[in-house]
Amino acid sequence: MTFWKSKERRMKLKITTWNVNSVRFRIDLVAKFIKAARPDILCLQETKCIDDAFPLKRFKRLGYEHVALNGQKGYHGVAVLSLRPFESFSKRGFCGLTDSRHISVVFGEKAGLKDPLTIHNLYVPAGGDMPDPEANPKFAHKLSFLDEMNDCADVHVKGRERSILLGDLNVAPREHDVWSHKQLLDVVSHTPIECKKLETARQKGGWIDAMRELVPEPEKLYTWWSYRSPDWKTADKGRRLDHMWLAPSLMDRLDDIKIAKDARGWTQPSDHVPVTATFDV
DNA sequence: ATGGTCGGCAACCGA
Repeated sequence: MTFWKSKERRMKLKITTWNVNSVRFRIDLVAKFIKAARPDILCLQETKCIDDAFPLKRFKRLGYEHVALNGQKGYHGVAVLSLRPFESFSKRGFCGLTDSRHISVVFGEKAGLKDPLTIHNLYVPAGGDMPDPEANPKFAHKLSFLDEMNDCADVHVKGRERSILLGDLNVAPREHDVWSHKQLLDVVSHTPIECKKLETARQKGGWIDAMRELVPEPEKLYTWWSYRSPDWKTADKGRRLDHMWLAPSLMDRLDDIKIAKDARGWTQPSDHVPVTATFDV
C-alpha cells in the first residue's frame, strides 16, 4: 500500500490588464475577450463612467460577481472584476487630485489563496503632446505622478511580498518598447525623463518588469497601436504602455504572459490590447 | 508629409 504524501495544492490564476477606452462602449468586446481568455481577475483602465453607470449586470452574468470600482464621469476610471471573492480594496489619489487612477485589491483565503495577494491597478496620466513640463501642465502632472509612485510606500512591494502592480503606465521605458527609439525620443511616452522616472519608481518599489523578464530585449514588445494609423498592423508602429510588475517572490510562480494583439484588429477596438499573466499559486 | 482617430458628451478635453 502506498501512502501519498499530501501535496501542496496548486492552482492556476490568470490576471489580465486592459485599457478598454470606455467600458460601456466596449462591453461586447470585453465579453468576447472574457469568453476566450477567461481570466480569474480582470483589471480595467479608462472605464470612463461613474460607478453607478458601470455595466455590472453584464459582468455578473459572465461570472464576475466580485467587483471593485473607482470611476468618475467621462474620464479615467479603473476597475477590478473577479471570479473569486476578495478580502478588501482601497483607492488613493495622486498629486493631490481626485482623479480615478488607482485601485488596489487584496485576495486571500476567500479566493483560495494561502498567502494574501495584493494587486494595484494603475492608470498613469498620458501627459499631453509637448514633452516640456514648463509649457505643458499635463506633462508636469505625469512627471509628478511618476515621482509619487517612487515616493509612495502604498504602491511598493515592501510589507506585501506577494503583490502585483499592473495597468496602463503610459510610458514605454525601454529602447525596444517602441517601434523606433530614435524617432520617439521627443515623443511623450518615450522621452528619457519619463523612462528614467518609471524605471526608478519600479526599482524603488521593489518591482520586477515581468514582461521584459520573460521576453528580453532586443525583441520588440508592444501593447498599444495608435488609432491614427489605419494600417496599424502592417506599419506595426506600437509601444509598450501597459505593464505587469511583480514582487520578486512571485516570479517563480509566473507561467507566462500573453499580449492579445488580435484584439487590436477587432471591430471598433480599444487602442490598447489585453495583457494576461498566468500564475501557478 | 508635423497630419492623422478615438469616446464622452454636447464645447472641446483627454488620449
